[in-house]
Amino acid sequence: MRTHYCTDLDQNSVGEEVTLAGWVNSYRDHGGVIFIDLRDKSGLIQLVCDPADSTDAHKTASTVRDEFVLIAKGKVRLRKEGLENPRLKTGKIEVVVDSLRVENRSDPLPFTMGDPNVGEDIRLKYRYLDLRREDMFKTFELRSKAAIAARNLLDSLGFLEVETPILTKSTPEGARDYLVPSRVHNGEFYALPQSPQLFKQLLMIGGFDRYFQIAKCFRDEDLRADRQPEFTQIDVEMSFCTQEDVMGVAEDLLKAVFSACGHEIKTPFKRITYRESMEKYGNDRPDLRFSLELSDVIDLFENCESPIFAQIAQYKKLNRIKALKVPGGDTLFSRKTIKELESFVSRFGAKGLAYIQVKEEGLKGPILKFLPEDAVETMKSRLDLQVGDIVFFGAGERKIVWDYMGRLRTEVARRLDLIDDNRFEFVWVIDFPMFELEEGELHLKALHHPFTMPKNIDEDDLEAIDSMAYDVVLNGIELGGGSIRIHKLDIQQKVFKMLGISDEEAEEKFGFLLDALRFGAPPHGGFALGFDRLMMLIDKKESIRDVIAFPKTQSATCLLTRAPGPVEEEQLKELGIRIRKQPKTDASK
RNA sequence: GCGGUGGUAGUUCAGUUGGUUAGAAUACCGCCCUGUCACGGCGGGGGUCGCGAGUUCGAGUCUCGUCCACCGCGCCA
Repeated sequence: MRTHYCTDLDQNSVGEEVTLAGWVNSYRDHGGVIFIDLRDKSGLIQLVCDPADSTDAHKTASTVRDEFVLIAKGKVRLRKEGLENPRLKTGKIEVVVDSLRVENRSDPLPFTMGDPNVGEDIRLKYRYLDLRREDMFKTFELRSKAAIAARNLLDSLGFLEVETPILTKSTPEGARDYLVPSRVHNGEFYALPQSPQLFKQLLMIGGFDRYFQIAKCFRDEDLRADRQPEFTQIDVEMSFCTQEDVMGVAEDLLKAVFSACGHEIKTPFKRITYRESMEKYGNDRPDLRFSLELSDVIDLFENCESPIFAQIAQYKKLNRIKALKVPGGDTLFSRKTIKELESFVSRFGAKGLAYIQVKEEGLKGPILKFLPEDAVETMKSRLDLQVGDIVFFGAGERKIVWDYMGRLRTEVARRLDLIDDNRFEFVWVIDFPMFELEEGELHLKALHHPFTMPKNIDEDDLEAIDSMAYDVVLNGIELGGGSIRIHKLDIQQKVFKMLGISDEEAEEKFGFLLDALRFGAPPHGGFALGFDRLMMLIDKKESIRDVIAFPKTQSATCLLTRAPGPVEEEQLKELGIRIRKQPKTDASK
């Protein structure tokens, strides 16, 4: 239909007879001559419809409105001096139309395309219009390039792309499953995969040696700016490999993807153990674009005269007293700001937020009077306190302290504008504990997943058992992770037992895996990267929805298709399903 | 499930202490205009103030409930 895309044309095309196809970006009708900015995926060019050149084309042009679909034939002409538009890539030329066809009309638009203030809900309802924007096209062009780069890199390393089932059995990633009722087996359900975890392990047992997939995954949990119920991950698994081998492949992969998106990144990435990350940054996904490390000061409170702090300092294993020094913070933070920070951490379980200001005349703060002189001196040197600094303290149960002090660290950095948005700071978090003690002692939970290889399974202290698991973190966001898997039956059985999974339950849920481990399973391991999050970070978008063509709202609906929706009674009958509660009325929709 | 923010014309917004017929820009319709590029000029149409109760002589404005969207918590890699 077309001979060129709009921005294929330039001064060298002058005199050429061309056919262009696209949408009316805008039109300017002067009564005589009519100008139309024609848009296709490449960009804009100005069409000129002059009655002197073609009365028919001019007549047609006068009926044109925004977003009409046009096919225009004409000759490329250099614009006269003074008539160029430097804001257009094709601003030095224009196309004199001799034949114009309105291929399709358009109703007036429900919103102004390109207006950055238009609400996201209306853009999602008419997503196909939103996608016509240049910025959107660029985003998905980038996403496509990244996916292709990933495929090419993995292909070059001998990985085989294999598809795994969408209708499957629940794999226990810990999240809620999306269920699909079975018609053939009334009362039974498929689950959509939370990840292809067990299938990729079976592919290794199947001897494929190296597998990858750009896989859709499903988790029925509440949404966030960086979380959708269905998302895409680059899923990789390999056999006869060490943890180092796997991490090396992940780094090569990220390097290739970033390179395809125009960013050169350095490998290998930094590494930090899980425990060090928790102690220094308060979480297992540290943002290393800024420092502001947390310091341990629990020992300084041992002889503290405040009963609360002293008591906390008694139990060093489960309690923490952490200090966050903000250089220059005393001069930068007003009393109001400090109040706001206190209220900020209280949302995450902090009972208060003690602080010490470093003034010219010495330290100032209510907790000082409880501390022995030598403890204060030690603190000064340990934290290297300078005049103008402020130090915040978090004290209590370690999980809570880590959490709110880690969040405080990020919040402080945000407020002080310490975060360089143009940096990509990768870090591997390694040596995850195998188990997490839940609510007291009895209930062990797998921190990664129950197929992760423990390092020291015979250790008596269950909390001291490490796993061969690793997460890759970018700018404080978990991009992905992986592990070396258990390939020996006895270890897998032991881990299930430790997690409180009975033989019967293990057999029912993972019998096929246990079976497979009996038949010469090779050592293997792998990783998965959240592809949407990755693209969000590379493309510097605020929300994962911006890099997904048809995303869901926070309440997991699709404003475009209005999914989920009711189904015919007949469909339910076939599935053997009866709805107990009436669905809520949709009068508001 | 919880906390916060928002919802007024197709869209983006304004709307004072509760007080006359709810405004602007843009889009839309009509007329005019041969060098604009966010073209311009004149005129016009367009509102269940998210929805439902309540308080009041009177509600866009106050109260309660509810729905939708977004941000976060819980949940979830």
